Amino acid sequence: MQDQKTPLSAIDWIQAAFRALAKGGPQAIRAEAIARDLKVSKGSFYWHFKDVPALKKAMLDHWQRKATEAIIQLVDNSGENSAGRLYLLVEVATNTDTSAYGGVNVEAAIRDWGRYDEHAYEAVKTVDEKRLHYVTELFSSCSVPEPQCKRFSRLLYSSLIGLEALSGNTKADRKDDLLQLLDVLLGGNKAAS
Amino acid sequence: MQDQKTPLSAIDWIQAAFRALAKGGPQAIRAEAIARDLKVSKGSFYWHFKDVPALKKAMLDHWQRKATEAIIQLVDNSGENSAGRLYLLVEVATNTDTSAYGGVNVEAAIRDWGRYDEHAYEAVKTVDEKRLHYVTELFSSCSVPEPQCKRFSRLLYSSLIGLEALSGNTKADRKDDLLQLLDVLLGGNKAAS
DNA sequence: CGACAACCATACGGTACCGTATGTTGACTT
DNA sequence: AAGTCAACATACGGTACCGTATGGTTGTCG
Repeated sequence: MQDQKTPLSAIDWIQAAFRALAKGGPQAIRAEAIARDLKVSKGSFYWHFKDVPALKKAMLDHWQRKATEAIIQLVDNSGENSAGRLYLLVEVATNTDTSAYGGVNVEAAIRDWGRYDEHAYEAVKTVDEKRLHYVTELFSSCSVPEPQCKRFSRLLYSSLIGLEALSGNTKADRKDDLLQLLDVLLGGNKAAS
Repeated sequence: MQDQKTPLSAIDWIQAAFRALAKGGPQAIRAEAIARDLKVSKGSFYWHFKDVPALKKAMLDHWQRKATEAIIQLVDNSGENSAGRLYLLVEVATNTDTSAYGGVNVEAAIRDWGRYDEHAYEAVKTVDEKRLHYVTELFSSCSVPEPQCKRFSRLLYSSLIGLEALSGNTKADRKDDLLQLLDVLLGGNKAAS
C-alpha cells in the first residue's frame, strides 16, 4: 500500500515471495519476478539477500515461527475447557484469512513445496508435530482413551488439510464438516467421563 | 527397462513426464529434461507432441481416465456388501503402489498441480466428484441418514488426502487411521438404521 | 533398388532467469 | 560542504529452457 519512495525491508520481500508462492508454486519464487511485482529492480533483492536459497530459508523460518505462534495464542486466550478448545480450534483453523504473513493458501503451498524440497519438508514436519502434539493433549483432556488421542488428532488435522485440498467446497462447508467430525469423534467415546 | 533401439511411443513420454512431475513438481515437466531422462534428444519429443502444453494435456487426459477406471473396477469385482466395500476401498486406496501410470505420489502431485493450473484443476475436480459420488452412494447403502452421506464421504476422502499430505507417517498408519475413522462414522449412526 | 515414412539428432535464434560488478541517489552525519 | 552509507538501478556474462528447421537413420513396400 505504500506508494513511492518508502524503502523496502527484508520482510517486504518475504511477504511478496509468499504471494508468489501461493499463486505460482515454489518455482515462482524468483528474484526478478518478485522484483517486478515490487516495482523495483533485482539489484534491490541482492542487497537484502545473498541469493534465492537465502530468501527461501528466510521464508521457511518466518513461517515456522508464525505457524506455531498461532497455536500458542489459542492455548493462552479463551478460557474454554478442552472440548471447547477443540471446537474453537476448528473455527479458527477454517478461517484461512489468517493472512498473517502473505496470502491465502500459503499453508497448502508450503506443504506442496515440502514435497519437492528437503528444507521445506523439515519445516512442515516440525510444524505438524507441534500441532499434532497440542491437539493430542486436548483429546487426552477430553477423557478420550489414550491410544486413540494421537489417532484422533491425526484424523482431525488430516481432514482439515484434505478438505482444503479438495476441490469444489467453500470455507463454510469445511467448517461444518470438521465440527461434525468432532461431534462424531467425541461422541463415540462419551461413555468415558 | 528397454535398453537400446526400441522406439519410444507417446505413452512412454507421458509416463516419464509423470515421473518428473512426482519428483519435481509441475515445473519439472520440461521437454529437454525428460528427453535427458529418456536418453534421447528433444527432437524426439517434438515429433510425438506439438509442444509442452500438448504433453500436459495428454497427461491429464490419461490420468483422468485411469483414476476413474480404478473405481469402476472396485464396483464390479468384490462381491462385498456396501459396508464391506467401504472397508475394501480404504484398503485399496491406501495402497499407493497402484503405480498404474507412472510413479508413487502422482495423485498428490497432480492435486498440487491443480492449485496453479486451470486445466489440472478441472481434471482433479472431475475425478473428485466421481469418487465422492461413488462413496456417497456406499454410505447411503449402509443406512446412513441421507444428509450425512455426502458429509461422511467428504470426510473419509479428505482424510485420505490429508493423511498422505501429512508428514511423518507410514502407509500402514494411514490405513489404520482410515479404518478407525470408518468404524466411528458407521458406528456413530448405527442407531438410525 | 528406390521411395517414403517413422523416428530421432543437431543446430539455431530467442527468452527468462541467475549472480556479480559497478554506477547512482538521497538522507544523514560531522 | 564533503563524506558516508543504506537502498537501489543498470549492465554484463552465463545457463537452461523453448520451439523450429533441417538433416540423418532405419525399416518397409512396391
